[in-house]
Parts: sequence; C-alpha cells; structure tokens
Amino acid sequence: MNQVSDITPPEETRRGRKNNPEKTREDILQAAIAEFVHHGLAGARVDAIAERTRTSKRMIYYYFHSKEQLYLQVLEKLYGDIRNTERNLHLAELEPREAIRRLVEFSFDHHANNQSFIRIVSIENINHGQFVKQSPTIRTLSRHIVAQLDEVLQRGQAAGVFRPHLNALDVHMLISSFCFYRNSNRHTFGEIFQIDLQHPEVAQRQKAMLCDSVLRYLQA
Amino acid sequence: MNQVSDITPPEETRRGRKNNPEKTREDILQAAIAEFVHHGLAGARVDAIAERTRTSKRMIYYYFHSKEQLYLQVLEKLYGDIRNTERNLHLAELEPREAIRRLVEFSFDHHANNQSFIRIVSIENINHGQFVKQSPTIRTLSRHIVAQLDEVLQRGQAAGVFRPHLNALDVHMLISSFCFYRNSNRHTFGEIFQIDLQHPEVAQRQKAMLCDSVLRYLQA
DNA sequence: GGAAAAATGTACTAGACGGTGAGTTCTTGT
DNA sequence: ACAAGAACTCACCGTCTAGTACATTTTTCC
Repeated sequence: MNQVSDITPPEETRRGRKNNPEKTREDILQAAIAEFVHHGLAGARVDAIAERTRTSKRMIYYYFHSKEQLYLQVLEKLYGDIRNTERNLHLAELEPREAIRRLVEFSFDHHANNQSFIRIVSIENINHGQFVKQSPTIRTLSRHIVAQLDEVLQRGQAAGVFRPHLNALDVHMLISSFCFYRNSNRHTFGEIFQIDLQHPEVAQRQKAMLCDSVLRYLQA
Repeated sequence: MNQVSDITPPEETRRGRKNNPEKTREDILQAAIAEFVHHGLAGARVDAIAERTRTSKRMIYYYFHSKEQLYLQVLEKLYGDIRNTERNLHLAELEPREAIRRLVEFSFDHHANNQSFIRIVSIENINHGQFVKQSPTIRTLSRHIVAQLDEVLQRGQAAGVFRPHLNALDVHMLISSFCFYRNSNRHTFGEIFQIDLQHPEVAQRQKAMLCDSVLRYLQA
C-alpha cells in the first residue's frame, strides 16, 4: 500500500481545505499583534496583517469585522496577558521591605520582557486612550497589583518600618513610570545620550537605583 | 466716503495676493505641529494640515518637500523649544540639595506644560526613533541638562551631602521618567485607575513625592 | 445522505491620500 | 521699467487601503 496516503503529515500539507476556526482566529490575532505593535493603529495595514497569516484579508473581516475592532482585541489580549502574570507575586508572604524589593524587581523585569505591552500602551495613549475607555475588561484587570502594593504598605506602616500617609497609587506610579519609560522611550533616550538601555550592566545598575530610591522614600 | 474701503483691516482682507514667505512657512509649521501631535505621523493627514493653514497643500510641498520632512521639522522645533527653556535654571548658584529640588520641580512643571513635546517624543518612539536618528541638532541640544545635573551631584558629593558613585544620566532618567510618564500615559492610567492626573492636588502630592524620593536616594 | 450553516477563497471597488504639473502673481534688483 | 526668480493658485493623478459581493468548500446535525 501507499505509505504517503496512510501516514499523512499532521495537518498542514494535507490536500484541500481544512477548516479550523479557532486556529485561524488565533493566527490572525497574533499577526495583528505583530503588525499593530510595530506600526501603531494608523500605521498598521490590514493587508500586511493578512500577509502575516496563513489566511486572507477576507477572514480578518469575517472574524473581527473591522480594523478598529481587531485593534481592540489586540489591546485586550496584551493587557490580559500582562495582568495575569502579575498574580503570582505573593507579596503578602514577604516581610514589607522584602516585598517592595520583590515588586520593584519584578516590575522592572516584567516591563523589559514585554515590549509589545509597552508599545501597545504607548500607542493607545497616542490615541488618547479611546479604546481602553471602551473596554471594561481592562479596567478591572489592572487594579490587582495596586491592591497588593497597598496591603504591603499598610503592613509596613503597622510594623513601623514605613512612613505614614503613603498613597499606594502614587507609589505604584513611581515604580511603573521608571520601568515603563526605560523601555517606551529607549529609542529617543538611547539615541540622544548614546546609551544602550538594554545592556545588562546598565539595566542592573538602574534596577538597583530604583529599588533604593523607592525603599528610601518609604522608609519611616 | 466709504469707510470700509478707507480703513482696510491690517493685511488679510486686502485685495490681491500678498507674499509673505516667513509667515506662510511658520503658519504651516504650526498647523503641522497641531496635526502631528494630535494624530501621530501615520495618522496625520497632509490635507488636514492644509486645512489648518491659510494656504494650500501645494505650499506645504513647496516649503517642506514631503510629509516626512515636515514631520522632522516639527520634531526639531518642539525639541528645540523645550531644550532652550532648560537653559535658565542656574543650578550652579544653588546649594546642592536646593538645586535638586529646583530641578525636580522644574522638570515636573515643564513636562506638564509641554504636552506637545511629550506627545511628539512618544510618537517618535513608536516610530522606533528613526527621525531623531536623522537629526544631529536634537542630540546636541539635549545634553545640557544632564551636564548641569552632573555638576550639582559632584558638588554635593564634595560637600558630603550626597552619596558616592552616582550616575548623572541614571538620576536624570529617574526624574524624567516620572515627569514624562504622568503625562504620556495619563489617558490609560487615568482611565484604569479613575484618577485625574491633571488635578492640582494630585499633581502637588506627586511632585512632593518625587522630590522626596530623589533627595532621599541621593542622601549620603 | 442531504440540508443548513459555518468557514474560506477570489476578485473587486469607492474613496482617501500623498504628491505634482503647469501656469499666474508678486517682489527684487538693476 | 522690466527681467528673473520667488511665492503662490488651481486642478489633477496614480496608488494605496479599508472594506465587500459573491461563489465555493467544509462541517454539523438530523
């Protein structure tokens, strides 16, 4: 008998069409992430997204209806991915100062490892945040980490190691802003000051600085 | 006699054409700033820029040759404006800690008051900084403030009020990142955490926090 | 096995958009 | 006064781009 017709290769090289809605949808979404993250909303081209997929432009509209709705899905996906990994921090188990150190280092690395997230958030702000405003999902997703921080701050205050009158959201911003900016603005900053912010030595030095700066600020 | 024909309004309603190259060029540049800052490079429309001017699209190409070259002029203009106002800080005249406080507060307000600059820099980073790389002007313009900061840090170290081994560029980033982020990301941050970062009370509180955080970090 | 529905392919379109050709009016220098 | 060049107007073009009409194939469900 003919081996070839018996042992057909997984799926792809099979003759004729094979419907696979979930995979097609996911394929499009991943292609869209790449395109939007690289070019922004206005700069992204639906045709270019189509070329990044196994399927056609027609399918993009079949599943996502419009360029803008596709963008919204990309936004929600990237926000969701980021916020979910933030759940495994377990700050409550650590001594307050140790918890802060952990949070700062995590934030620093997390931002560095998620450039797509950084870029989509920048893009969204260029867009005046009009799409985050449309997404109730994103809003609820993001509160978690500030709640965790707040718990640590209160614990530290109760233990007398942190100063009173701290605002968790402000401290969150103090940490996030640095972690975000290093990545979001690395092209202009890097070019102007001729420095490679991705270089491990620079990153290590700046991470330590941020830790220090935050801990000293919180110090009673 | 007819009043209308005697007292002709300044220039605009005068009959016939009136050449005014500098004004036309400046008019276009201002319109371009508004459009690019609002919509980004890819999102900006040359026709929309033309509509914002007294003149026509043809004149945009007459003076600026292409959309991208116009964008580059906008970028250089906004960078130039910002960097020039940074020259009047006179940090060298102040006691080190006072100089830092002055620098932080200035940076904070300066960013808040120059949203166009914030946005064009964000846009440029979305663009992978490809236009800053083309502009030697911008590079040289931006070094000044870090040099000033460096002088203050050295003075503080010599006086024993600041800790050793400080990196001026890192400290500059610590300050700038917060000042920048509060504005660049205010749409997403504001929406997600339901806070108005422009509110004077919030701004005042965060400005004080940043001062404190930086000064405590520098403290010997 | 066959009808209905879901998924996909092909080819196309209307309008937007960056850019220009060619001619006219104004200004400057002599 | 007039030539030459700068500044400006008007109408236009080719291409790109989001989105779609319509036909076809695959899957589901009875």
